[in-house]
Amino acid sequence: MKFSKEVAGLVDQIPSGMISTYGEIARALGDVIASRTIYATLSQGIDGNAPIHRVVTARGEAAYSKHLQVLKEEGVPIRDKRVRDVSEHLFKNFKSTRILEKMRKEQEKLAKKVSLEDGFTASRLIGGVDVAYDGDNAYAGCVILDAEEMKLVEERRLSGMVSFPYVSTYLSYRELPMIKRIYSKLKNKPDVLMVDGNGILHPRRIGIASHVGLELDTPTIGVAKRLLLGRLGKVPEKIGDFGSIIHKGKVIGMALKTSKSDNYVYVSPGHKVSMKSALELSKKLCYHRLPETIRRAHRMASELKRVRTK
DNA sequence: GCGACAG
DNA sequence: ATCTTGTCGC
Repeated sequence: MKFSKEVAGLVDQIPSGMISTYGEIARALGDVIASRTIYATLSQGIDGNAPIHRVVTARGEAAYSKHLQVLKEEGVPIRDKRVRDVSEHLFKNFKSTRILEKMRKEQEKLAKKVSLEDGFTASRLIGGVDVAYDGDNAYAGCVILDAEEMKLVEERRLSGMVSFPYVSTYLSYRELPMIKRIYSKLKNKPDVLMVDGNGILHPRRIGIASHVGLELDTPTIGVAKRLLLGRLGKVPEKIGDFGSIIHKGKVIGMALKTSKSDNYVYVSPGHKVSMKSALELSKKLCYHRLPETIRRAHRMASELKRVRTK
């Protein structure tokens, strides 16, 4: 399954004289949230001769003025450098595998299996994973630390290709394959693994950290640098303070102040870890803005990318 | 202009 | 995430 092929297959269905929008293509795949990803995918170019000029924004704007000229020749009315009436010529009857809908259903099914109880006996070996990118090339870094002595126990790095793009709330479908591969290389499996991204702080309560935890059947914690959803309850004042992230009346994560700025770190349980433990372990490892595990994994991934890119 | 959604 | 020089602040 290559995402861009999936998109090309949809664009190919738009007949001459008709148009579609980034949002409509995303809807055809099963979630309008992917509209910006569709825009990015088409901008980067897709294999084949799909008529990408027939895909415009919801307001009728084309990526290139050249595209408007072609649309005009195909009989689509243009005015003020825009498609005059988007809905009038909008093609909607896509035949689609609805891949995002399938993924969402899978997430909903998996979310029921997430455990928010501590499922570890020791919490000495803490892991961190992160992935850097150069187009479809991925570079993963993984580090295992002894949290008692703050000593490095193991480091792994791995490069590979990814076939699925970044789509907000579907991040695990991009990164999980690489994370599984690098985890399998570890000689020292961590008591708890920290993942760059959210755990249950997710619309379906199954962010990448939860998905990874279920897939590897291991305790995980999600640590994100930006808030995906929800609102902050009490504002953290001092370093070490934290405030709840509330969504639909539930506490689904914690905003932890780890530096002088208001760039909180958003911590949430992934799988087999309680909210309390997720927060405590994250705090314990924060000598800088990010927990040391995530910080080092991030540096490893970036460094691997740097040497491989040159 | 509003709203804004991890990596 | 990535694109990216010098600049600001601790």
